[in-house]
Formats: sequence, C-alpha cells, structure tokens
Amino acid sequence: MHFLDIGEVVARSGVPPSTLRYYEEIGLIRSVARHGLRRQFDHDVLMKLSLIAMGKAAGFSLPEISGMFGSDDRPDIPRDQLHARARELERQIIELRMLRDVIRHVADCPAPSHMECPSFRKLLKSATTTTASRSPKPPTTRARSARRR
Amino acid sequence: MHFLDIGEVVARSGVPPSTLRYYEEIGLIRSVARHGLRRQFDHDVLMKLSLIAMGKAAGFSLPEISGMFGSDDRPDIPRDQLHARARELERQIIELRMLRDVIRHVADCPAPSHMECPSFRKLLKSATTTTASRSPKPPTTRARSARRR
DNA sequence: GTACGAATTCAAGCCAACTTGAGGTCAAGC
DNA sequence: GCTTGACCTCAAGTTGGCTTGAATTCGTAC
Repeated sequence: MHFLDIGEVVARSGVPPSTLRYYEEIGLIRSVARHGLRRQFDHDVLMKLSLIAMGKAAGFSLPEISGMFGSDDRPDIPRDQLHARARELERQIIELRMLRDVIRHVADCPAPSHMECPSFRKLLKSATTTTASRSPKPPTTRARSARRR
Repeated sequence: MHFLDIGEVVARSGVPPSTLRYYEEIGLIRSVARHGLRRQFDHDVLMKLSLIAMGKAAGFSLPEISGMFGSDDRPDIPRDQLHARARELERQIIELRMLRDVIRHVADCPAPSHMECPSFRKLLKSATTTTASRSPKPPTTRARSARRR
C-alpha cells in the first residue's frame, strides 16, 4: 500500500492540487483511494504526470492526451498522430531558429532602419513563406510552458 | 495609393479583419487613414504582421511582441535584451528537439509498454529533468502571468 | 476531546486572444 | 438616388485550462 497522498504528489510533481483534482475530474488521471477525504494516488501517477507535461509541451490538448492512454492507463497513441506531431514540432523548431536569427540580426545590424536592410528583409521573407504553410491548429500553450524560467 | 485597404491586408496576410481591428485596439498595429469608414494601412503592416506571426509561433504573448517594437514602429530594443531573447529561443529549440525525439521514440518503439522500455524512460527522464532545472517548482501559468496568457 | 491544518466540494471566476452579432455607415455602380 | 456589400462600432460570447473562495470534513497532535 504505497499509495501517495495528494500532498505528496503535489510535492513531488510540482502540480498544484487544484490541477490534480481538475485532471481527475476530466478523467485524465485517477485516484485509487481515499484516506479520510484525501485522495491517494498510485505511484504511477508521477510518470503519467510527466507524460502529460510533455504532451502539453508538445502542443497536445488535454482531451488529446487523454486519448493517448488506453484503458489500461498505458500510453497508447496512434503512430501517425505522433509522427504528425513530430513533424509539427520540427516545423516549430525551424520557425524558432528563424526567429532567433531575425532577433540576432536586429541586435547586430547597424542599419538605421531594419525595414530597409536587405538582409533583414530577406530573413523576414523566408520566415514568412514557411510560416504561411503552417498547420491549421496552432499550438497555444506549448511554447509558454516550454519557455518558463 | 500606397495605402492598403483593410480588405487587401486581409487578402494578402490571411489575417481576419476582426483580428486586425483587435490588434489595432491593443496598439499592436495601427491604421494610417480611413477611406470612408474603412481602415487604410501602410504597406509596412504586412511585414509587421509577419513578425507578429513569427513571434506568436515562438510563444511570445501579444504584449511581449508589442514590446519588441519601438514607438516609431521599428524594432527597438536594447541589444543585450535581444541577445537574451535569442539565447532563450536557443534553449527553447533544444527543448523542442528533445520533445520531438521522445515523441518519435514513442511512435517507433515496438516495446509493449513504453513505461518498461529503458530508452523511453531515459528520454523521459532527461526531458523532465531539464524542464525541472528551469522551474524547480513550476509557477502556475497564472501566477507568472503578470505577463500573459 | 478539542484545536489545527490540510484536504474536500461546488460554483463561480479568470485570462488571452479572438469571434460573433446586431445595428449602422459609406462610396461606388447602376 | 437607390442598392449593394464591404466595412464600421460596441458589447457580449467563446474556449481551454485552470484557480479561487466559502463552507465543510477529516486525521493527528496535544
């Protein structure tokens, strides 16, 4: 009976209790028992929370992540969906690299107005064309959580 | 004649009118004239919208993006701040690459349960630890958010 | 056996970034 | 000079992912 009290899960995972309750409410995780009122979780929940965190970071929505676990609670994701997401991540990476270059350019270019700097325009243009072909479903929370300091 | 009617901006940028108006409302872009009621934009706005799109794709909030432009509408940020951004982007890129690898592994690994696959655990662990090192006790999205989201 | 503190429930609130809808205005074409 | 249709304003609504708050319930320590 090495169940984890919710307080312990909070301490170990850094996920706030309200979030854990919310996740349970939407069926993303589940508690296995109560001690008084207190939820007790199986030890596995920590791993699951890691996967959830990664899924979020990768731009999956909670319902999507939810769908990634089979009834046995183990990861069970359609491969093509995963590959699609990997490609999407690849695209994001490319985009970030471009943005990084643009920003670096802005920092270093001595031209009075960037709009008139040919190499700035060029960077921007190449960025724009790749961005134009971006996926219909923009990841919203992903970069934020990935970016937290 | 150098001005772009909002309809034209919509057509060329793919950004819906409601969004353009919203951006103007929050001071992210501005219209330079009206033709009747219709907003007219300077040609530059297309460039700016590109930058905004990139910034969003990189996970910046609209206020943050807004801060990247000087009052003269030109990018105008202290160089070291820009370099700091670039470094942060670099870090983000590395993280996304890792995520991509984890996802690809999950897609391709034939192990019956990922939880038991050593290389999965390893990937997962390195992913979580690097994430954890940046935010030992993750501040909530809201708590951090004097800034955004 | 009472005080304490951590956890509980449930409903409501919040935030960013937009979108939607109702009702109004305008310039251009016929 | 009327119709058309793209645009306008302003307020309110939407979505996802939580958080907050008030009132309550426990187990544990004293």
